[in-house]
Amino acid sequence: MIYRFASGKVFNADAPMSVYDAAANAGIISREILCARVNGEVVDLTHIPAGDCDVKLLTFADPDDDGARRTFRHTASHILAEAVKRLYPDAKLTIGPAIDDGFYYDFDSDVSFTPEILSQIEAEMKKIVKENQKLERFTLPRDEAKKLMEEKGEPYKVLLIDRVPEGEEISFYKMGDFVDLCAGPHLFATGAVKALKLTSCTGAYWEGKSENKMLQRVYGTAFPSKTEMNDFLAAREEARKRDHNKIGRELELFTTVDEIGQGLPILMPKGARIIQRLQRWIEDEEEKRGYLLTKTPLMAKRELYKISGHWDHYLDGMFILGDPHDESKECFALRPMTCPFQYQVYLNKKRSYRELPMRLGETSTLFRNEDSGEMHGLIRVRQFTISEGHLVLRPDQLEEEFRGCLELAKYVLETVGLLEDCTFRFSQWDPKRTDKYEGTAEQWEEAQSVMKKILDNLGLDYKIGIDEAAFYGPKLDIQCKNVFGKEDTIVTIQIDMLLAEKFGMYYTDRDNQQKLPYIIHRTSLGCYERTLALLTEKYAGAFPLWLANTQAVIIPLAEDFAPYAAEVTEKLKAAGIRAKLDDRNETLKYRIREAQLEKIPYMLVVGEKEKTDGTVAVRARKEEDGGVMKVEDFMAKALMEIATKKR
RNA sequence: GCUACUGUGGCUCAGUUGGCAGAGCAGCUGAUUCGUAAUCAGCAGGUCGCCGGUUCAAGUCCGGCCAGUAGCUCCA
Repeated sequence: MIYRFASGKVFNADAPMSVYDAAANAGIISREILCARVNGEVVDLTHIPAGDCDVKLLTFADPDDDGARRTFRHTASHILAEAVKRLYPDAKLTIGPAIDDGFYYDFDSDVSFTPEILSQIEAEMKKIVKENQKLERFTLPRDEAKKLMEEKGEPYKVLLIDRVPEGEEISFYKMGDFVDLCAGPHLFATGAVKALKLTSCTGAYWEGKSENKMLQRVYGTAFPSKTEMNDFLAAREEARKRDHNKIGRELELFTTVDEIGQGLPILMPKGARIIQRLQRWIEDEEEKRGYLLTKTPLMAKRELYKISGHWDHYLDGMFILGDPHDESKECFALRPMTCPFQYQVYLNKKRSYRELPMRLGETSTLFRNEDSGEMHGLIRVRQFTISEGHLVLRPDQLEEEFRGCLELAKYVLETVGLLEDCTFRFSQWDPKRTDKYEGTAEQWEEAQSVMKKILDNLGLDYKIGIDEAAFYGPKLDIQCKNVFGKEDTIVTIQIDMLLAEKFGMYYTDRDNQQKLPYIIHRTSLGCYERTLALLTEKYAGAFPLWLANTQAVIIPLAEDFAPYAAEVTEKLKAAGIRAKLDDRNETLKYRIREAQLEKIPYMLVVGEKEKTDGTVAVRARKEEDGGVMKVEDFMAKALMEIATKKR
């Protein structure tokens, strides 16, 4: 039997043996190897392959393969489960997978796991590590498996077994006295988990369905060494210091007021200006690309949303003005989307194929009545403004226009610096949930296959998201993570083959036939509040020069130099640089410190020498000592940075 | 909406078993005129998120509401 190792080594065994034994015989085993990928599947080192196989030995540190990291943390989740069962035998086990940077386990327990209890559980886990329990895999026929879990009083595990088809074998892992239903794979023994920490306990629904019971989810992380874990925890702390919800308030970009309400942030002068700069830039950029700017109403009568389908699919998400169920009276709703409003521009008169593509853009404020637990700083709010747009197209224009939308989105994300943090998601419908989606299966298949073709032709690296589509069509979502690692959509480009018909948006084609166009719904820089939030986190509040509110502060060393400082300030302002004079009666150190904390890009100190030479002593917020420069030279440098939107 | 936690001057936080609300920073006033992240002194600032309850007495205990945080569910 042949074991072909990824390293190139080939081991020929007389009889089948475990991956571990084969690797040991081949002389390539080491302590770092935690599990293996056999013919692509991650398995225990004790796994005995059925026949000739390709074997990749996996280590925790492997940069290209997280198989070992996940296995390691999955074992940690079993250690957690064993610890919980030791301390709280009545807690019911459910599931406990590894996640990107750790693991969790969901329990059904009457005792709520407070921070103190978590540290007791953590201490128990460390004992289990010290005991170095072996993890032993065994399988049972389905019925016996079910019986075992019933005996152990684990109703959730019984439910899980019920889903396995009749006649299949079910695997378990035993460590000490603890047995858990589990597909594996796992480590050899618990001793390898040298560093672990429980990070939080929250609620989570059984099976992820909000109609089900809420369980207690314990999150943790684990590493092969304390050093690695401490580095990870420190890096995470560091990232959280950039939380826009904290520094955005400190820097006075925004605030919230109880009386105004949840999800309704106040943009303060500094935040409002940055958003205005982004909006002006986007509107100009879109105009260059043939977009027509519109301004449409922020609310409409119920009848409009009935046509669009929002009334049926989105009623809970809308702010309604009036009684939605009293048909005898007028009822309005604040708009949750721009689509049906912007379509009216197209519908204004009869359209010819010659007018297509028609690209409509709008800096559009929307209102969505999110559930109270959904809000987060500026990332998820109830009123927000997006760089909205709809493109009405002939079918033959779809691919090119889609590409144009994507190019625009990539260009603006690249310019602000977020593209490198983005991933692409092809959001599709779920054929099983027809209640959520409009249109027929044929229409969806067509829209999705067209989109797939376009994305593949563009060579875009994307993931597929099932049941992530809009109710009227599939989307390409550009996703960006916040400092907590939570992903949100920053830009979306959607293909809609349904709404044009609902609104009767025909055009007269070359052959004088009335035809239905395709519509692309898209944003170029998404929601401005969200974008500001992500930029704040990206730059820790130190925005690129072209976005910064104050671009340079001029600090005279003492009163005598204030007139010269004022003169420099006026020169910079005249050149279009946002300069501010700080001639307060404070020490230089103090004013420098304040400017640093305000993240002002340039601090220009002027004293006797500078006054005599017509120069400024430049301090950049990052490099600190920028040397002494002629005022004109500094202006030229700054203006160049602004013009090129340097990051 | 659900689970858990949190709410004390603008900000960061003290406040023991219920017993007269405290500090630092910021602010104001004065002095200091300074070479790259906090000069010194004085002053002022709080119905302890809101409403109700227990108590001789509530920042502290109990209930409801509001808001915030993380996660779940939902979503740009």
